Amino acid sequence: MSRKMNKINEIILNLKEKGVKVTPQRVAIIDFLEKNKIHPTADEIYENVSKTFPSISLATIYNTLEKLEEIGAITKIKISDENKVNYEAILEPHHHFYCRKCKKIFDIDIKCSFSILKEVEGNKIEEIHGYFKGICKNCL
Amino acid sequence: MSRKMNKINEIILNLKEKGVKVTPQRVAIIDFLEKNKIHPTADEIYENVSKTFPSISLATIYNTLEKLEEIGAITKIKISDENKVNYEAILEPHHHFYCRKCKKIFDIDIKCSFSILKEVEGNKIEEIHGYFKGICKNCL
DNA sequence: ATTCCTGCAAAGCTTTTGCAGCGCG
DNA sequence: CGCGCTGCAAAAGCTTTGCAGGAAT
Repeated sequence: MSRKMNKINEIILNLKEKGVKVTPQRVAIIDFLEKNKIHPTADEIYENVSKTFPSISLATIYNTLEKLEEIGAITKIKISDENKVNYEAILEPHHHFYCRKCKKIFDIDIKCSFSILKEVEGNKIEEIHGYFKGICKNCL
Repeated sequence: MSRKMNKINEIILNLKEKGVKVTPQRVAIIDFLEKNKIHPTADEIYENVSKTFPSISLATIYNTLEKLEEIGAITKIKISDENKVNYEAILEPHHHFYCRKCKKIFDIDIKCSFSILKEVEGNKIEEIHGYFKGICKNCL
């Protein structure tokens, strides 16, 4: 069994533990997020999951994404120039690169010097978010 | 003449140079942003500038904010939990702290180890954005 | 005269909410 | 049976666009 399967099963187990029902639609959404690391928007998820679930509703997508975020299985990314929210299933802290030309989001594997901080100027830190904006290597 | 006045005049001069007309409404918006470092939303700017310009339209606020962003006088901040865009007139690179309780945004004066980077993993960096999320000292 | 700006209204988009029906335990 | 989920439709909320009138050069 691959690590990917383990990851998906982990999320499903987590859902069950939290008393959130595991429906086929939800599994399809989790599956899509895990297998396509493209930081999709709710609408992109909808378009794709619709292929296997033609009757699925956008409301169900949002509903599921909300549950998944609540249990900490996914993260919202708000860096797009267009007022859109992107989602990802990667939990390990990391940075992003946003290309203002192709509008794509890339994961950046770089060590942040702030990651050890627990507080800053008296404020309690729970999350650290960082991203670079510019032109990606494909667009250069 | 204070530094604040100089800053506002700088922006106005910049507008003129770029061929963007300097109207009383626009000056009022710039003035508000410069004198109230509260990272307001478009609507908050509207509410406040309305006090001096009762007839101003929200469309004019957005129009002006767009021009100001184009000439690089202001920056959009997209870190709010509520899908809102905040604005600030501070240009020097810095970080933010977002309190998930009071929803306020604070400026954080901290040195980022990435600020010297010009590229990362082959991608050309133009901007670096970082913020912390948690509970601010006032809410603790 | 031309060009740009204002302000009103309408439209656009993403996201949220309400609700009837369904399914699983 | 009860509870939660789905999906449709409508609503909500922020932002953008179209357009007529107006100001400035």
